[in-house]
Amino acid sequence: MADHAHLDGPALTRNQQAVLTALKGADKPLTAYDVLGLPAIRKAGMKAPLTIYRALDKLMDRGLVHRIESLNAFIHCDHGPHEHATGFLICTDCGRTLEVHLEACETHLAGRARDQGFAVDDVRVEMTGRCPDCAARTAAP
Amino acid sequence: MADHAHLDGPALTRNQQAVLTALKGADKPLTAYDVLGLPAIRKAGMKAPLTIYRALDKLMDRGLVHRIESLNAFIHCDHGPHEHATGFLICTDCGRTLEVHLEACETHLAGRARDQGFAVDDVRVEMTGRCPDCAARTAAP
DNA sequence: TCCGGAAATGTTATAATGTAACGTTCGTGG
DNA sequence: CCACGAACGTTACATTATAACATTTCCGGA
Repeated sequence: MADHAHLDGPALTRNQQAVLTALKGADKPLTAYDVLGLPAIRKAGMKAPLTIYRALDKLMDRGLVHRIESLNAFIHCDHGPHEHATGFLICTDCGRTLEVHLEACETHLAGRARDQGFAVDDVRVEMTGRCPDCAARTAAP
Repeated sequence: MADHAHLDGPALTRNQQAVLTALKGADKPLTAYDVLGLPAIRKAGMKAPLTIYRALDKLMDRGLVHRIESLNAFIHCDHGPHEHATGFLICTDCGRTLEVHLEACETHLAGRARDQGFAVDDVRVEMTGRCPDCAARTAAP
């Protein structure tokens, strides 16, 4: 039994594994075409956009990858499967993106929705700004 | 002096006014190409995507229009200019989208960001689910 | 009034992102 | 073995967004 702590479906396919590895190796979210352009991906024999999108869809189904809507990009999720909503902190300088958990806030957000009679399925939060490194760099030139 | 309560820049141009009116008249968010396809827009002489995007950009600068990232679509903002973050409730059945204000929650969200050393510029929240009408329809068939 | 510059617009082409359709391959259980 | 479903390959195409550059409009000051 290998290192697939939170995988409960069948094993990842070769394409899925290749895409997941690519996202793990990146220091910021990658678009599908970014992934497609990676040497490791071409070596794995993947050469059409659809191949990438299919792998990404499966990985998202399992919660191993998240989509950042405002970037049209994808990021590896290094947390386990989460019940509560997650948010993303996107640095507009360097592009690096952090995932944050929103246990308490989700209750508040969903509460606001229910006030309107809305049955919420999914909550997405994306925040832009500057990461610690970039904030420091611009603050002290 | 006309009905431009919360406009503090120059008056809207003809194109901007046409696009804003189109979004006001829609019952759900419209993509740029949805707008481009509207008879009223063609009558106004707008016929290229760029024309629409330019008007949308200006309207967003003024806070009169919001972009819904997960739909690649745009919605009229009928609230005044807001300091606090806003969220959107997107019905996956009918597509109608409501705007909600997030005064209290923004503090919490931004707090989470600051915990990570992040300087937040903007907070975007999008929630999918079913609106009151569609929830009722599916609950009681 | 008239000029000059900034902002907005028009026009064409193209980039970037995402899917449809259809046939083939692969793995697995009967 | 073979039948079935999931994944994959391939081509073409749809949708969303922007680049580049010429032209027009608007408005303030000489």
